[in-house]
Amino acid sequence: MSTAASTDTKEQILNVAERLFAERGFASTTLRNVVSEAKVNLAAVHYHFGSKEELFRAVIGRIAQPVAEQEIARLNRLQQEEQSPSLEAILTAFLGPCLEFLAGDDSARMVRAQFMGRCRVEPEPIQSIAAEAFSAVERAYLDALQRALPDQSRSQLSWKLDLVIASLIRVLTEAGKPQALLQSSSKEDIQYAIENMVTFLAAGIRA
Amino acid sequence: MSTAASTDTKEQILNVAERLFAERGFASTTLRNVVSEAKVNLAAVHYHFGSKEELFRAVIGRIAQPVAEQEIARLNRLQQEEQSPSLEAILTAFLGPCLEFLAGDDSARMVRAQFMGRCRVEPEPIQSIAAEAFSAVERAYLDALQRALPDQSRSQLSWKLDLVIASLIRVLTEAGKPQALLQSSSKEDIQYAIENMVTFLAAGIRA
DNA sequence: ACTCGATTCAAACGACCGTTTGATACAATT
DNA sequence: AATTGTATCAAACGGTCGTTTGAATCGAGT
Repeated sequence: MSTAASTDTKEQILNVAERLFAERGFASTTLRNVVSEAKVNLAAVHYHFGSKEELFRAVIGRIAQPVAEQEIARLNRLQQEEQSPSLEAILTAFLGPCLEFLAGDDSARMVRAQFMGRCRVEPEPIQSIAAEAFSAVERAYLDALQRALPDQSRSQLSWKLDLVIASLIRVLTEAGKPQALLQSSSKEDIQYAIENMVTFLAAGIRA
Repeated sequence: MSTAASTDTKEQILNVAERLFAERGFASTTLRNVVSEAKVNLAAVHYHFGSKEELFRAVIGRIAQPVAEQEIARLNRLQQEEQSPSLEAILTAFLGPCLEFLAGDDSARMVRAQFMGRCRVEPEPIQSIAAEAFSAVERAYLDALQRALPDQSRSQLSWKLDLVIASLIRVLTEAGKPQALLQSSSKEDIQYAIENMVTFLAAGIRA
């Protein structure tokens, strides 16, 4: 087996699909669009992935898994270091991996940001597929918020975390557009966006 | 001309299309789905609206126009009443019409909320069609924010208003789901949601 | 009774969809 | 040299899409 050509084809499909899903959404992206831009045969998609939906699962899995793992790792590290981590530290641990994952300035990174935002607002069943990758993380952070702010009810913190996620989605989907908070995938821009979001959201959560 | 039957058909199509667009998005909603649930003939859509895209324009126009008008009216009234309206008053004027438009407890109202959220996150060209209806309003409110907070830069206020919109979209799309901020379209629930959002967002904007 | 415009209807149009097929090319193993 | 498993290819499958057509239906005005 000469996995060289095979992985080339697979990654070409994944890269193009990621971009087209981000731009047009799942339903409006056709496999013929993907294979045309990826310069591979139409049947290659089903050979390597099985179906259009499993292709989407592969695209999101490639991105979400390392992000989710790092979000959990950072939260655990935070809770080991100090008894009661600050709200700002929790928010930074939550937003950081998502945005720092984009670091690097090739144009593919902005596409990646838009894809991550897009897949959270897709109609069912796509949204549920994306939610699988993050639901455990969100529950862990909701627990952390509860410990950091014990005088707020859980239902309050629940919709507040929801607004945090909404802001993250918006920053990701709007990334790169004029006036957007996240202008490029340079380390400086990412750090600037994180700091501003944390300040904004921490104040809102405390209010 | 007996406009009775004709407007019945038109409104049936609009009502069903609004719900299906909200649930499945534009691309995944087929005209055959619409006419099947609306119990009208397939050709009626093109006879009354011309195309699928113009049907979407009609659905969004029916909702967005009165909301946008009232948002502008409230802002004008606010600026007449007092020299420098508070940040909270501006936010309430912005969020209020969108949410109070849902008042009433028939199930169609939750669908309406979800549609308004959905059409803001659709891929192009649908998103641009929806944006047309609101871009003027958003510019007016950005100006109002600038006057209320003259020590913040315009680009800062721009992305902060963007997070306000992101939160609104999220509250609308998640409306009715368990743990969501907006649980029903009763006046009490709507008022509760507005007050919480204003408190959260005002604190974030000031931070 | 007849006409005429507005509306509804069943049927079809061509295009495109996701998926499948079977042949083909190629490298590694026997 | 023959075989085997992996990967690619052109072509086609049945189905569904948005849109169009032309005939049928209906109510109002003459």
